[in-house]
Amino acid sequence: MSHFGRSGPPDITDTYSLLVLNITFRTTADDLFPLFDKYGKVVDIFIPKDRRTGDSRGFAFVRYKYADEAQKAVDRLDGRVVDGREITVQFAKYGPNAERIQKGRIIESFPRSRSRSPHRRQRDDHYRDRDYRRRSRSRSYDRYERDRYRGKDRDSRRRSRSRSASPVHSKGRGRGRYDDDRRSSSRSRSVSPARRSPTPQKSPSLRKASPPRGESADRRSRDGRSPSPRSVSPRGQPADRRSRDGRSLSPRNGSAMGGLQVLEVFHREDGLLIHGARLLETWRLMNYLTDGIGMPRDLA
DNA sequence: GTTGAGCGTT
Repeated sequence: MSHFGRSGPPDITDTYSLLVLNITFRTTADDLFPLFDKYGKVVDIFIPKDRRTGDSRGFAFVRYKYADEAQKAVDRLDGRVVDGREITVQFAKYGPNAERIQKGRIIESFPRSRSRSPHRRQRDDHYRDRDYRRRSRSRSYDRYERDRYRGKDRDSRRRSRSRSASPVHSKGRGRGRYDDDRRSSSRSRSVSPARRSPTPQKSPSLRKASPPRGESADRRSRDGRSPSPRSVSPRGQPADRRSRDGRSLSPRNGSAMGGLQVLEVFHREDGLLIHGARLLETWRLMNYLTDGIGMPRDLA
């Protein structure tokens, strides 16, 4: 919403957009207008709001009709203290639809697909990010996180405040109500890297679910009917894990162990221990019923 | 009641 009663994005043609950063969360378009209007014809002022709470996100877009006036505003107002905060005024670089703009003018439609990975997400995903993941640690922290690798300066800045950005401490002060959103969305991304420790350890509970040692693996798998690892999970890491288990395995029972490994991966990657255990039992039951192998005492 | 890097509304 603009300051001028319009709704929705106003005519972005022939206007020059300034991005005004660091304004107070209480600063409104009405506060900004007199300041900026001093330097030219302000066509529109837009302060992005948090969609849920309606709070200001702490920055604004001021649209000028003429480029030279916009430039003058940048010169005069950049660094100026407004409401006790030193604001930053610069020409906007990206339009409402992610167009690349220069000096407030749109010059390009999809800049991000230009020099980045081809599957760079686009606007729909941007919206999803914003609504569900944003404003957790601090309002607009990690929106577009993965779309913003472009600038080194951005990276360093992000690092420097990563202490407060750590998802683990949702810390008492504020924004607790968004923790659920944050967790649910960040889990899918962050769990597997976190689990990927240099020395992966099986959880004891899963060990418990493993078949007894006395019964050799090759017997269990001799029919070759053991579940295909690849059909269950793409992430099997057969070789090293096999040796780490300390079990000597022939190529044939390797596939059987593959089944076991996949179950473990399930457990480790997704935390589905109970599922893994059940799958394991099912798998053993199947072997028992078809070949008479396996230990029924375990199933009783 | 808080917050603080950033680029966009119906």
